[in-house]
Amino acid sequence: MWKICWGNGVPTANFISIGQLAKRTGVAVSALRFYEEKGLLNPLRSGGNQRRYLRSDIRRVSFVLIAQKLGLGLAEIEEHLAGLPEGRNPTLEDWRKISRAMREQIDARITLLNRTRNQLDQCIGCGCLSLTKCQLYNKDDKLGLKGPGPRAVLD
Amino acid sequence: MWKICWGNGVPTANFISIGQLAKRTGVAVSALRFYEEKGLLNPLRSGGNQRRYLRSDIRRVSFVLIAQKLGLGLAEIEEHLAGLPEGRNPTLEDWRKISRAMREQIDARITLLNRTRNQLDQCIGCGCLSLTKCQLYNKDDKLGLKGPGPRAVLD
DNA sequence: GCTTGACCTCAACTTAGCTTGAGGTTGCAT
DNA sequence: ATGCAACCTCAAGCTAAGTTGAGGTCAAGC
Repeated sequence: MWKICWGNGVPTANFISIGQLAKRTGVAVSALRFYEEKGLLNPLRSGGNQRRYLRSDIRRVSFVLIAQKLGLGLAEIEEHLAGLPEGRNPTLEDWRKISRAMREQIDARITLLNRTRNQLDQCIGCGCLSLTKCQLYNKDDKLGLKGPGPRAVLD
Repeated sequence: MWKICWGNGVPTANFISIGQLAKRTGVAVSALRFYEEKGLLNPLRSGGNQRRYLRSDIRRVSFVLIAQKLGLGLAEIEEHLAGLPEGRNPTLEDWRKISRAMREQIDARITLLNRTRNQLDQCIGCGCLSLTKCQLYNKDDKLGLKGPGPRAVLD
């Protein structure tokens, strides 16, 4: 049986339990376990099989929340997080890099939203709210139909 | 057994079948039945229990598609549509009214998205991506927790 | 009158993002 | 050494927005 205190003397205080992570992020314990299942978190385990998180995981979870707020799905978020180093705390530059990539996605989303709204204005204004004429229904603007299940919001 | 041709002589041609509505809107037949279940459509029935839609339901479905694209859920969309008259074709003014109301929701959404993105920029820039300091986590900005189930995107 | 495609209902399944509950274990304080 | 909260796993359930399939009916052309 081993405890979470490695040879190089990393103090136990650097690790936090799932309950503490939950308190600091406002995310439910069950959700944190769910995120792990989805590959968003990779905590270590204590001798008794309890999850032990790095302090930087608080930031990681924060990032997940922000990204969700911006409309990204967990799978997309995981792709972004994959750019971060495993095990060690990410540097500021690491974070900047992935947030730059994300910014582009967000900008595209905002642009699309703006455009759609403007078209709505036009269509309602001119009374053409019908499929045959309305610009809103150009094929390249349609929602992607990738198999069953719910469609992505704001695709 | 009666057919859909009322005493006042409304021509049958004014009504369309579910298959035709599906073709004109690009929405699957199963989805149209689902929308009905959710109260978004209220078709009449033929003598043989088949759905008969008003021509204006094409526009109604178009509106649903646009609103979805703008990030609204079916329940929200239904609330908007509740402002339309039952049975008769809505006028242009009817449509303008509800789309104005919707525009406000959309604008709010875009504003929130923009603000969140800008805060992300700041937070990443200054390295403060942590719950205690970061503006992104002011309480009034948090996702609402209304019971179980998935949280609304961009709430 | 018969066939065929479009339609009907109802139940079960899908994905995303979780929560809830049952039944059992850990870890820390006294 | 004991008690209790916090932890563990695994299974089932929830909502949204639909799809898929089984088993049966309707309507229209030949």
